[in-house]
Amino acid sequence: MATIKDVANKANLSVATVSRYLNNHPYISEEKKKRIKAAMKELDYTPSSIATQLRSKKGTMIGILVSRITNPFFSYLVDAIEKEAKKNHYNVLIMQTYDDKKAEINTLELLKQHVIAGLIMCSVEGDPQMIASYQEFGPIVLCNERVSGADIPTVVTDQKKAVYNAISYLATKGYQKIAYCTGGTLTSEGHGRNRTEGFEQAVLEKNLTVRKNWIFRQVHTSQDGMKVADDLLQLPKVERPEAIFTNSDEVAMGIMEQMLQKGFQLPHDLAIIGFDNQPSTSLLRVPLTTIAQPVAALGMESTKLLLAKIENNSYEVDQAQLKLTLVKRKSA
Amino acid sequence: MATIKDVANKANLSVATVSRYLNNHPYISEEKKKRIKAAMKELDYTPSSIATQLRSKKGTMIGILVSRITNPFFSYLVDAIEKEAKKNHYNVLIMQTYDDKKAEINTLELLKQHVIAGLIMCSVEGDPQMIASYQEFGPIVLCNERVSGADIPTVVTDQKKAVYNAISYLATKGYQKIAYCTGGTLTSEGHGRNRTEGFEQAVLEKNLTVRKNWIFRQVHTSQDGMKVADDLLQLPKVERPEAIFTNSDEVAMGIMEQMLQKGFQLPHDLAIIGFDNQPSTSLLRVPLTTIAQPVAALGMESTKLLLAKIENNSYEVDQAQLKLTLVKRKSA
DNA sequence: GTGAAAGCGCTAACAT
DNA sequence: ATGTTAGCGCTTTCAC
Repeated sequence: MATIKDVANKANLSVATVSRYLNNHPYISEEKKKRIKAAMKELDYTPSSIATQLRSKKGTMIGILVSRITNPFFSYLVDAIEKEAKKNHYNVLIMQTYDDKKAEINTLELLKQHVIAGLIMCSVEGDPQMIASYQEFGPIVLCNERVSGADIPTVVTDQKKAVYNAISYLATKGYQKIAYCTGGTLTSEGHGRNRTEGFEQAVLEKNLTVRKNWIFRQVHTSQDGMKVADDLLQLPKVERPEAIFTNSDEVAMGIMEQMLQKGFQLPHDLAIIGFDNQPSTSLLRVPLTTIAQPVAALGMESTKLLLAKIENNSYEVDQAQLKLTLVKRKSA
Repeated sequence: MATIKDVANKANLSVATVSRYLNNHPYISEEKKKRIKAAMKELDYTPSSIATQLRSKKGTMIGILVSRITNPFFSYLVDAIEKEAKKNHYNVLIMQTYDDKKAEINTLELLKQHVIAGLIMCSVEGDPQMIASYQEFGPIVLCNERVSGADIPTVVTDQKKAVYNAISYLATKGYQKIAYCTGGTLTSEGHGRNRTEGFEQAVLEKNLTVRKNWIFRQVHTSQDGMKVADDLLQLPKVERPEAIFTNSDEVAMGIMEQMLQKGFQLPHDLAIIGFDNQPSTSLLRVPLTTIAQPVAALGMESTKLLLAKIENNSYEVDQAQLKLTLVKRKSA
């Protein structure tokens, strides 16, 4: 591999001049520019990003942390982030936590190790304080996650309002008995909590009925959804809800599959609302009513914010882009 | 940020000893190990990955190139690769081409710039020779892609056989008139070509009927699929095929959606076979018969092969893991 | 405008 | 077993 030194030799110039050329410094005579360009072409020279970073202390890579990339919400997020990052000449390092705190810490350590110049966290497991402390090593932006008790820049939507609207919609449609699924524990932080607040508010205002055994916690996968359906069907007919709000399309699809399997009619026997508007939810046997998140905007705004921080600029997140919408289809 | 020098000073040792400790060299007295460990903890020291890489010439990051991460096939691939890479203490840089040659070259350049130590290409656009030439800067592995005219390590499945089996299955079921979708141009290289060979072989052997206007090229999205359905429905009833083989579930879903929309019965009016076995294809209004690819194994084997090359070991790909299977459901 | 030279943080001979 | 030293490829004063 050719180095800057080789280029300098071939062009009969000092490495300093070549370096200046590389960084388009002003005041290099046109004639030498040509010589440098020629030498570079001839040697097929490319600067070593590693060396540049060591010397200049400027990274060229940002990290993105998700729980699992196979979740379409996250893959669309990564897509948006990668596009915006590339546009600004940053590369993207991807890390998955699989809900494991250790993996999250490993990712934060990459900041300390100068592997990444900044980090977008689309998933948060650990203690906010501890996460915040890593900002010493590079900017961190929380994307679609919020924490309390620590000061970390955040890009979020109003999930409380969205769920409130969804539940109100159910009420309008005449559904009175509502079941609820959450990925969290119901009391924990994060968007789980926000959604639950929206749910509770709607239940109160619209005078809806909820029972303890209509509340499901820690459900994430379609497997979990099928389990939820089973649990519901265990109940005597009169004690079953008329509708269920789920925290993800996957869960909704699991419930739906199980119900249809057992011969029930949807939404007649159970109305279902999903969350995410994943591709193909429109193609299900019973097209799914679901809440669409502004994924592309979330990714884009997060990236813009992070890059601004890396480059010591300020950036105001455009909240207008960050609206959730209820996509009304057959299932509710 | 503390450096190795700071640690050495604090521990009253030379940087060399500390460096040895970092690389668990043999023969360091236990007593000094303690001192070093203590100093590191006190200073909250983490080695700079950048400096290590510059000096040791050993990268710690591999690149993975896909056309679009939002395609579930690729996100599952990335998932598998990330897991296997992490297990071996490599990080994963992700790049999307969006079918753009330029983006592919940019990715290859990362190899030259020492940003990545190796590259897994799950998508190939450019000239094989040109791609192969980048192997000078680091190993490249083709995952689920094959090229001719250049020598690049490859991890692939037998797509020809899988398609042959799928078409034969259609024949067995009594379908005689078969339409065909490909993402390529029909004559181009890659798995498109292999699948087409399987298709052609089955058509010949089983004496099936194919017409020119039942062949669709360059179809990729569900949008394209809907267009295919429209084209088919333009045809007089007697000139329509009884079944269609598609190159992806997305295309299959597009066709399905459009057909159902227009009031047709599936598979009665048209049998459909997809490709990929994407999650949720089992949950469609008409559950999709499709070919499942061994995604996890593809990712894992590719990664093992690449890492072996990076570390100058040899690795024999386990072909037994790389079998395609026809998942039989309702649509065909 | 251009060059000489000092390092960025680390590793790896070569000594001892 | 441990220290000394010379760089890895690049950027950036400081001279001229």
